[in-house]
Amino acid sequence: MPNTATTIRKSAERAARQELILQGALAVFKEKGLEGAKIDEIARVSGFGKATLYYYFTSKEEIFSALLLHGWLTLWRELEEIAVGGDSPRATFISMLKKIAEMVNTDRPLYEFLFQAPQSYTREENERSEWKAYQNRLYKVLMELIEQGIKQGEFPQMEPRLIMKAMGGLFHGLVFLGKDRDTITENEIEEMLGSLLG
Amino acid sequence: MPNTATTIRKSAERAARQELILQGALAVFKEKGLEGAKIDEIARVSGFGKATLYYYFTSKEEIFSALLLHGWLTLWRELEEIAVGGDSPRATFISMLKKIAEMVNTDRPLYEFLFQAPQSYTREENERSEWKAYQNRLYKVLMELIEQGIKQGEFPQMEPRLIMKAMGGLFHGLVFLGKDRDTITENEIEEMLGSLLG
DNA sequence: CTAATATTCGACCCATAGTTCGAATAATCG
DNA sequence: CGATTATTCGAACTATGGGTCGAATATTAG
Repeated sequence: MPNTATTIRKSAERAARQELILQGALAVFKEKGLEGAKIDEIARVSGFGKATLYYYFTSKEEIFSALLLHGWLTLWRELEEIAVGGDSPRATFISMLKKIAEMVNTDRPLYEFLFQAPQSYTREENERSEWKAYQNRLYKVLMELIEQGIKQGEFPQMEPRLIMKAMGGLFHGLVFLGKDRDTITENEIEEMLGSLLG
Repeated sequence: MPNTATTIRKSAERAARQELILQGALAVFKEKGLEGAKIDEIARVSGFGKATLYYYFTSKEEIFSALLLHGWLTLWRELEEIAVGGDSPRATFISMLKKIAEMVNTDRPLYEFLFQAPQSYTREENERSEWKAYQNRLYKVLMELIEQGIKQGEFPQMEPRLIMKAMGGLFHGLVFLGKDRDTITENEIEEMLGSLLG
């Protein structure tokens, strides 16, 4: 019969070790890209034996997914508050993007991975993976804000999807483009978005 | 002693076969991504035996580079005319982006590959590859147009690099973002760019 | 302490995929 | 027509890297 307190501690330790592995994995993914990341190197960087990784995760794919899920979940929790805050569509929309930029600045490698990896990897397999749900949820919320904003005259009278593309691209460019990873200020984002929205 | 006319024809045939291979390679790269593209499949799709590919190219890497060089070269030749046209910085800038969008609409798979592949693959090796030079040249020209435009009051008085990021992102979003690959009209691009530039 | 369980890990396994070989066929030359 | 050269290609080679095994060690239970 297992001791209860011990069980809890063990489970916490297990989670902590998974964290360490994910941390190492992120470093390698960031450095070498997705396919370029070798399990052996992830093991080396995280400080575990290769087989130990398979004691905590069932596959490389799972490590990848766990990383994305962790990131999207964290991001979503922050954004959810803003989304239900009850401000006007436009104000909410801008607040959300500013919040994302703020998050990016706190952990650039993670979010760079989050926003770049999917497109270079999105094959059928992870089409249904868990993290994708959060990504879709975010997309949907932003899209709805645009649609409502248009109705209320806060956004230009254009095809919502076009606005979404424009804003998404603009935001992505401001935050991620360029070799120089200088942190972008919230003011700059607001200014740019504002001028595009008229 | 080889016959001259025959030599010329043979060389043309050789080039034509290389074209066929590149065409097949593009189809596979587009479908399966870069690392997901297998030499065997490229061979099958282009209609040659696997070893024949190695008769025309020395490696998978070279096929990849040849494809990018071909694309960037084609694009650059079209853009060069506009760049030296002598219009005002802002007009030239917008014309160039519109031209790129026009090119994209004529061969979407190629340009999607051109604009997406590098970031998911850019490792040290192809940092110095030939196609990269054309990409850099384009970047440089656009950047100079922005700087000149700012001086002449045609662009907002902001950090040039920031404008570049914003415009690049916006453009990329309009042209490439979204599952729906509906062709974007030149008008829509001009309208968006215009509103961002004030 | 001893048995049972949890954790760790390097060595191995093996499927995949890039690359090369050698032979067969086609085209060109003299 | 031979002889030489160009082209084609499947089979074989090989390196890589994801995943597994079995033994060793640490931890917990009783």
